[in-house]
Amino acid sequence: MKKDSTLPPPTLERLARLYVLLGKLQNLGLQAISSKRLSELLGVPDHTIRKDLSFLKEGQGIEPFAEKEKAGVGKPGSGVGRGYPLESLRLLIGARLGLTHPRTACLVGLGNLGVAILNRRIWQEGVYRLVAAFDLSENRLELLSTKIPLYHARELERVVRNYRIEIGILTVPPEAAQETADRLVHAGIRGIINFAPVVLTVKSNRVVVRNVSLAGELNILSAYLYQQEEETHG
Amino acid sequence: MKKDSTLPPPTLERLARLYVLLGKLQNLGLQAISSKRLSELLGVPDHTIRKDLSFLKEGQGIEPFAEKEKAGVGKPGSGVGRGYPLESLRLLIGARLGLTHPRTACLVGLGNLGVAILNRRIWQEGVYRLVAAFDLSENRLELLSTKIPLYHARELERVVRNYRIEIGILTVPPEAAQETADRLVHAGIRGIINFAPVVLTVKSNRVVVRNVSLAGELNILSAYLYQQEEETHG
DNA sequence: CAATAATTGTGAAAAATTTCACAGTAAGGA
DNA sequence: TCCTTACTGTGAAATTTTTCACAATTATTG
Ligand SMILES: NC(=O)c1ccc[n+]([C@@H]2O[C@H](COP(=O)([O-])OP(=O)(O)OC[C@H]3O[C@@H](n4cnc5c(N)ncnc54)[C@H](O)[C@@H]3O)[C@@H](O)[C@H]2O)c1
Ligand SMILES: NC(=O)c1ccc[n+]([C@@H]2O[C@H](COP(=O)([O-])OP(=O)(O)OC[C@H]3O[C@@H](n4cnc5c(N)ncnc54)[C@H](O)[C@@H]3O)[C@@H](O)[C@H]2O)c1
Repeated sequence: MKKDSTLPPPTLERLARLYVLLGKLQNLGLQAISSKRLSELLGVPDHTIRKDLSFLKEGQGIEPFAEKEKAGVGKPGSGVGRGYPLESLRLLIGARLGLTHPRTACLVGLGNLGVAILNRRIWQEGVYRLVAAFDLSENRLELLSTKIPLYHARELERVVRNYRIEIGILTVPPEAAQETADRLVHAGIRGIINFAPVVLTVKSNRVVVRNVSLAGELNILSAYLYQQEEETHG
Repeated sequence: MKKDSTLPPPTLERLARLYVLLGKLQNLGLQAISSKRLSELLGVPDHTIRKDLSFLKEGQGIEPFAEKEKAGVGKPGSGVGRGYPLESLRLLIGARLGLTHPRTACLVGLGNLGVAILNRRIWQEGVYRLVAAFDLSENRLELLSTKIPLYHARELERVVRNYRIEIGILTVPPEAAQETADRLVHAGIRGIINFAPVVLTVKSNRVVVRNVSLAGELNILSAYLYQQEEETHG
């Protein structure tokens, strides 16, 4: 009963980002692209990209479809139109990562960061549906003009349950982050993207948490810079 | 001439985040903590944490200090005060990652997101010095009240060079991101944290780029949720 | 003071991931 | 038609990273 549908985490994360890139390249009018070019754009070696892409083939059909197994994802050979066809590659990745049916999301905390996220174009693209945004301040709620439905934070549980919201984006002050996360989890959220500089404790191992930490990024960046410095000066 | 100062990237990134967590625990008044507890807080297995921490010992002193090599980073045994002493552990990690001397940073783009970052408490803590923030809009610059020095974007190169700014945080609209990155690199920046939904092309392999991508995070989260769903339903 | 309990540190084994190297493929000339 | 060129796809090797298992350590309890 071994589920072979799970991708290696590094592959999953690279594909998720590749998916974003492919969308942008399509908007540029491109038709196909080589692993070499993707490698330059993504900063990932080309053979790693090809290997990642090789995971897409596995569960493509239903089962032992037998005949003409050969069809790869990309087109070998030189000249135009060779490489990976943008559209079908994007479709395949989307299917493999479950990015085909839209997910519902909500945003909690409409301060500067929250509003920045509210304004993102991504909500107009149809893949992610921002169906609610919450804040504690009535004032704030009245001032904002947006098509996204706004609610007072006291409505959180009710709205999350009602709309079966899957993903919560947390942009509240650090003091309020843990409590808000608890409420989201309690209301049945399935994933949280946490922007607050706090280490969330989420008991349920069903809930996926991703942290976006400026301090973390700064430290990682600094550490890489430091290693560079060490190499150079000795 | 093998440089053994480079940490495995996963270890480096975990230590960088652990460093942030340790600061918070210290503020809570804690003195020491076990790898087991850290494991719960960080979502990383305890043996991985111990292994990561074991890298700290290597270059601790100057060189072959010989005598009493034994001293580990943490204190074994049960009872209070056992585990890793917060303060010294944090110091050690800081030293190993080069987080001891302050780094200079600048922020480009003072829209909603930029202002959110401008307001972060991290700039008051002394480890990172936000020495300049830029925007194109004179109006915007006049309206903002902050202790951080604000400049018009045309001053970018001059200011970055003058203050030898090491890290640039990019919060401009997507259309302006590549150009701004080019200017930062040209002015001698060493690292970029890019918040714009754009794939930056940076020729110099000296410059470290970290992308913070909401779309990427959403896709990764969705893909994990999808894998969960597959497991469950079969 | 001896036994207990909780904890670190680490070499070695296992597992995961990346890299390699090259056979196979097809477009676009020559 | 036959090279040449620029690709993909992949099994196997190499490398990296994680996991394991347990000896060593020490506060605390009985
Ligand atoms: N990770 C990053 O890159 C990053 C960048 C900037 C800011 N941040 C963090 O994001 C958070 C928001 O930053 P900001 O500048 O927008 O802050 P802000 O103070 O401007 O906004 C916070 C908003 O949350 C609302 N709020 C407070 N408690 C609430 C609750 N319990 N429920 C719902 N809403 C509540 C407030 O009314 C306010 O509108 C902070 O925690 C900040 O540290 C993270
Ligand atoms: N990664 C994330 O999590 C995340 C979240 C929210 C927003 N974003 C992105 O961050 C960026 C900023 O978002 P925002 O809501 O603050 O946008 P915004 O439009 O409110 O602000 C952009 C600011 O940049 C300034 N600007 C424009 N061109 C510039 C230039 N060449 N040099 C200097 N300044 C310039 C504008 O005057 C404006 O003040 C956008 O690209 C947005 O997509 C990312």
